[in-house]
Amino acid sequence: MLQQTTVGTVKPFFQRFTALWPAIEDLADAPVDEVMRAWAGLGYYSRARNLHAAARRVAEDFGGVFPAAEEQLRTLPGVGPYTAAAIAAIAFGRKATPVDGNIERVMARLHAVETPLPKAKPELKALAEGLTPQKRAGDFAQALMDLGATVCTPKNPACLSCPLMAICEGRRLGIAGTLPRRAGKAARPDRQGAAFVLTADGRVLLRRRPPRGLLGGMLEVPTGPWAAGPPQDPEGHAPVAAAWQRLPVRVEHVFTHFRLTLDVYAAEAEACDPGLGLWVPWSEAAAAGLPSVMRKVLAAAADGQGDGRGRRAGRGGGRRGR
DNA sequence: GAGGCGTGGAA
DNA sequence: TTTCCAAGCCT
Repeated sequence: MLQQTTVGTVKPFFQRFTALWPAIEDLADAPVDEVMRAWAGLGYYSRARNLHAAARRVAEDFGGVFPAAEEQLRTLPGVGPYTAAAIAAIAFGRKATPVDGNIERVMARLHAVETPLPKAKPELKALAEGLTPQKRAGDFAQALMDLGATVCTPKNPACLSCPLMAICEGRRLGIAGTLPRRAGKAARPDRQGAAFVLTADGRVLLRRRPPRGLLGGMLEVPTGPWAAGPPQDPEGHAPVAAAWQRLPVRVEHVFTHFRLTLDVYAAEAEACDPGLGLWVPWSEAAAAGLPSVMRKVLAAAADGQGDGRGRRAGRGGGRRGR
């Protein structure tokens, strides 16, 4: 869960997960759709599928006993170099050196490494390995990560509070705050599309997305293609022909590699045709487990229905947690 | 090796 | 508002 995700964001998800599935066998026995539902809103959904698959592998191939060696941990789906080392060191007290973004930053500054990431990764890892003590490697790693998260921060590092100030090459050279250097990132393009909120008998039509790719395996409100420029023939991509009404709201959402703007169309069907997908009562849509972008669509539809009355003002449209 | 893959908080 | 980026992994 913590892969590319902050502790504050993860915390409630972690607590729900461990309450639902306290033991590895519980998670292994759970239907994958329920795991995806509990993950909804956390992002990077392949992690959920991988976590579930990893639980099954531990239950079946390792007799329910979690492996402790990095090499074996690496064979679990979703477990890469960082996670394998973190589990070995933190959970099992092995000598291992997990290197996350924090530790990369601390190492780059401490040793004034000016090589840009990701090329500098091997060097930064070697530097961290050289500092790893024989005992309590897990505590050492967590100490470095906490130092990076609270003192040696990406911007405006608090060097005056840093226990390593006296030996930090980056600080001595006056470049600590500019490290690590990074290769330039591609700009985030804009995409647009149309979402179709079809209701019938107090229910809303949802579909499950294909297991891989963007929002893989998650529920969605039906949408047309997401492409550059305004949607072409939006109603031609609607799940059914109907009296689609474009709502005076627009949903905006930022993904890892593009920015999305959705027009929202609404229509009322006469009956819940099961051939179209899942018909979920409005009151249960939140609990059904929707990615954030799809929750925004439903919130916008709920806002936009009310004849232009209601909260929302101007661009950006309705927004509401839940 | 480079790009796909969510979301939210902070500056 | 925009940018950065977080306990990365997979293809």
